[in-house]
Amino acid sequence: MGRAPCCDKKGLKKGPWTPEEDKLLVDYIQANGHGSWRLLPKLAGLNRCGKSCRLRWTNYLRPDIKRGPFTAEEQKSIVQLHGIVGNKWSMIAAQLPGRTDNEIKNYWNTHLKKQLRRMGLDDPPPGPAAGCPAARHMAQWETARLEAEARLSLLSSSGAAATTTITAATTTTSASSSSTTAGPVAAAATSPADVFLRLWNSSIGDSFRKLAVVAAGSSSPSRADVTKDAVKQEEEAAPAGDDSSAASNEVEAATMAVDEYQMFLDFAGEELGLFHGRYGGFSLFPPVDLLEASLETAFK
DNA sequence: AAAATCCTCAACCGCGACCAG
DNA sequence: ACTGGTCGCGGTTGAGGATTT
Repeated sequence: MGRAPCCDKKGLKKGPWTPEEDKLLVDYIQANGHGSWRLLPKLAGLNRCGKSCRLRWTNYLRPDIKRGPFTAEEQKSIVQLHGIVGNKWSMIAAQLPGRTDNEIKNYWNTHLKKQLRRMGLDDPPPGPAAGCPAARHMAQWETARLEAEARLSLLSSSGAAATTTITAATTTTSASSSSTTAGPVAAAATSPADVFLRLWNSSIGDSFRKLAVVAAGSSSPSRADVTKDAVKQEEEAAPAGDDSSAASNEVEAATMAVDEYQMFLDFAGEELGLFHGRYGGFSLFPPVDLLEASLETAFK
């Protein structure tokens, strides 16, 4: 009959929390931090198991929790992120400040799932690897956009003209898609490109890279891994405030970016069937030669 | 007005990951 | 390398409020 309980539940209270219990928990954590959840109930004078205390704190009592209904932007973000990472509620919650994984999970199961079903996306599967073409297509679009925008973010500090060219191209195309915003995350950042760089470096980006490895079906370093390393190198190659080598680094970074851009297009086109053909065929980005020409202009 | 049904969401459960010894 | 303890995550449940019959 399953595994033994996580803790000795003899005599421990279960079910809804009372205001008194909430106060005990909040007072204790605010004064001492939560420390060991296992020991916390005894120290705080609560007749609950540590797990229950942790859940109550993280899902309800934490001071930074945002209350109230989900905004349209939040809804859109959840749908988009779910398409990318699937039921990884904690990852999705990490991109929605003030929202808990439990809240998002509940909202998905009670609202968004139904909405998408009504829209003809019948019970959308987690992640882009399976399911109906429409949902998969949307998810692939988002993963592609994340990576592309991360690159543009890196370029933005070194080549404004090139960035503008590419951004214009991507936004023009995205006008035909419903997924054009980064949600509340974007509002908190200095520029949209920064948002995507942060996303790319977060668990979301990591999830995409893992997915890409699976899609490539190879034990050798995948293109996604190669580009990840290259992004790291780009970041290390251009430390903040280093003006003396900035110019050469900019050119080098831009050259690398063009190579990666080509790699990405190759990968997306060959491995995922994105952009051209498999799911209807459309072009997200300008041809690479056009990008190179833009970069040359920018650095002359 | 009462019963039945539906819906929401806080809370629980079990599993896997991680870490220290 | 192994083991036990702890934590975090995702799936599921069920109480209670809302809506319908």
